Amino acid sequence: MDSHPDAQRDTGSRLTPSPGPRTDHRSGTEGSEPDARTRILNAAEELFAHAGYDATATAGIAKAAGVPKGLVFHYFPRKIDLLATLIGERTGIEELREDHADTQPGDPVRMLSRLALRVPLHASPAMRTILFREAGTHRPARERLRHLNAELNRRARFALELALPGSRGDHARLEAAAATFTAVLLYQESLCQLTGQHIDAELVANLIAKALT
Amino acid sequence: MDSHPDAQRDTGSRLTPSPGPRTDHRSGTEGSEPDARTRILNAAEELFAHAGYDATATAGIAKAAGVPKGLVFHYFPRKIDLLATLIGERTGIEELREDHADTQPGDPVRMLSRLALRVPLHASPAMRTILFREAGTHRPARERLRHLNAELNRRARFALELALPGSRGDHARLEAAAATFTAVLLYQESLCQLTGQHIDAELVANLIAKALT
Amino acid sequence: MDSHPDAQRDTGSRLTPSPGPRTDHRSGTEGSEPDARTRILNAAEELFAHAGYDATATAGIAKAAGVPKGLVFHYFPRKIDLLATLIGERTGIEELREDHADTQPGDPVRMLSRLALRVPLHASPAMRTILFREAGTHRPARERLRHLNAELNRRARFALELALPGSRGDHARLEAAAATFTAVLLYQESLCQLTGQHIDAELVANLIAKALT
Amino acid sequence: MDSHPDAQRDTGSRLTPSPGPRTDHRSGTEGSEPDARTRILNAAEELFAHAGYDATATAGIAKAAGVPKGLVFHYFPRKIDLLATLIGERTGIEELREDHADTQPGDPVRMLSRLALRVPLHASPAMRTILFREAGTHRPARERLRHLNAELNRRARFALELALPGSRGDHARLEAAAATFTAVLLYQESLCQLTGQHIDAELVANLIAKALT
DNA sequence: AATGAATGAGAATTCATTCAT
DNA sequence: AATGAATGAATTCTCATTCAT
Repeated sequence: MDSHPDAQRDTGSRLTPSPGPRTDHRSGTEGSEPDARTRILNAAEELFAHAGYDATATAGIAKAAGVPKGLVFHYFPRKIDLLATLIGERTGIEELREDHADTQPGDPVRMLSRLALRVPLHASPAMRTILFREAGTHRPARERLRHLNAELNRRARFALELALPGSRGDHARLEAAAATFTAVLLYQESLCQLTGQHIDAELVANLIAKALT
Repeated sequence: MDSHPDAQRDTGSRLTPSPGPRTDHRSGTEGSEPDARTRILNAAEELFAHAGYDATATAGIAKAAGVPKGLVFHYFPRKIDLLATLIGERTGIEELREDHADTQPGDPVRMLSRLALRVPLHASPAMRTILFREAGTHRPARERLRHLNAELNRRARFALELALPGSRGDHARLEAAAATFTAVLLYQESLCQLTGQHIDAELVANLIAKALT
Repeated sequence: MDSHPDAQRDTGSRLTPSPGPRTDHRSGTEGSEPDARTRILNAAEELFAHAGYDATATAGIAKAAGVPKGLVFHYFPRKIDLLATLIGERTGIEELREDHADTQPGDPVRMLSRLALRVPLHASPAMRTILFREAGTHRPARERLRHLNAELNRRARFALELALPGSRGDHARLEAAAATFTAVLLYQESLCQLTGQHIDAELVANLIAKALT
Repeated sequence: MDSHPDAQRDTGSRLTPSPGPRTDHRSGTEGSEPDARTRILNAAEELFAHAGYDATATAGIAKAAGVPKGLVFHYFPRKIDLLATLIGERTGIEELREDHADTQPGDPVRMLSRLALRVPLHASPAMRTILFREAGTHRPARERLRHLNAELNRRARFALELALPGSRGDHARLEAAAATFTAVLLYQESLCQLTGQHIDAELVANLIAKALT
């Protein structure tokens, strides 16, 4: 009836990983050419990451994707839908599961390290760049980032709380420690990209754990 | 043939605080209307911060500044000059002076705290937003940010080194600690703006000092 | 090579009522859903009447009709065919029959009144709106309107001539009277729609008859 | 401060003749080339009249006016502003003055004739075409037309009332007579254009007056 | 017959920038 | 220095139409 495949004009917040159809971004099954829609998203991802959303022309996206200009509109009636779709489909945030079977009470370092190694954000470096850059001006990006921050923070706090049951030190310190670790995880990449400054999350985990013990 | 007031076509990097003529941004000395050039910069600052450089039209800046469109180009022949000038004039970075008269060996917490209280970046919140957002795509912003990061890092490391002369723990840990504190200082504001997450730098200073002792 | 159902590429003038297949517009015989072609025409009729032919997108018609976009082109290869078909099928003009059995010599008022009550145009209000609006720019509509005007005029003149055999007054006056009555009948609806002005055709019939007697 | 010369985004209803600056449409004083804005309006008037508002491209207007495309936007930020401005500036409706010095009680024919000769609409044939065509879909045109109809009607009624003080016949008949005459005046031109049918307003005035006496 | 992806010409609008005054 | 008309390239978006399935 209505033809627009995507066009979920609700640019709003669809922040759950959206277990929808196309989880296999970047391709049609294996090595073959991905379909047009995927190619468009791939191109948009790359160009947005490189020059920013506003400085990227849809014509450029079409060209990079190897499709006619009109097809971009066919799938994404408004340019902003491209951004919204990228964020909706390519920045999956892994929620904290309730079964903490792998909990290691007393070993905060290991828990933080594990968090550092597996930041619960399923997104390419390009998507991360986009997420951070556009968060300042685009609602969907901001909400996604907010969500991610909350999740990271919850996990860091959880790790520290479990690890330090005695609540040594007041609550505020634990909060600050969790927030710090979260910030490091969040901005590590961005910082490195922008300033060349590298941070070893492993070591930071160590420091923070030590500070609280 | 050309004698534009600004027009330092060298969009390049003029990263020193440039204690030149107009240090009194928002000028006009007291409460009166600032001059046209200043009003234009003020407007640009606000609009760039709000919507980003690319999404801001020069016509919009002129309107917000209450000046005719042509005047913007009179002062800033190219749009990018606006950004360059803002960064050049309104993101002064205070270099580390060599006289460490106020050094307090043995009291890292206090030194870090002081750093946190007086981040050596003389810039309005709007300018910081601009600096971070445009760093990804605009050279001058990136270099400025890089410089700021370096300065913060140097100070943090300096504080920690002075404070912990015995070099307790290896160099890498100290590096990580300094980088972490730097990151917190750098992104604190941005983080709060984007996610609402607040970090208490005092407490972080405390934690980090404790971790290293 | 081609066998489109309609596609009478002769956008030209098929101005006879075309007692062809589908006289039962809005068909489906009774209350059930009309077939796709009819739904498309219904949608086109409504949208053309509301926003005008040029401002109506075929995609919008498809959507309003609840059919896929491609189907519209299946039935009506070119957009203009929609308009031509509507005019051809939905603006039947009832020709003056030659048997004037119901003639009432001497009673012009009654004859004009009857004409007013049964304007020989079988068309919905929407179709009339379309007919008038597009007559200015689309040949088929113009010819249809011209035809309708001619028919109305012929009837009015006929009524007045029959009624006033003595040709009281010159021919020009009778012409003017007929034309006036025709104009009132033609534009009555349009006038009301555009300006809210209502005209009572009965009374006009009366006036005109009186003026000529 | 704001640059757009026109741009009275209030597409709304500015239905008074707007005794503003440019009453001398079509030119800069005498025979010389009119200024750009006027040329654009002239071109728009002609093209809108010929093909309709929707079917006319702004690029075509620019070309016909001999100005670059961008200049059209400079004066009329949105295409609809062209239509609104044309209607606002080029369809002056002459209000009925209160001094009826020239009143001729007892001579309805002459008063109606005079009305026919000097329809109180200062508009070119092209503007009239536009006014009627777009009234169905564009508010400003509709309101203008409504206004014109009201004015014409008021005058016709006034003429008939003054002329026939005895109120011979009931009020409804007089209403119908006025409305009929109004309709003839209004649509005369349109009718002729669309169907070739010509109406002699003089004769109609005669008929109507006679009918009421 | 039915469907919706694909296509590309062109529409309106945007906007940085130039320039005469 | 100040102004706003002028310019035209580029951008987003629209849409009729085609076509493979």
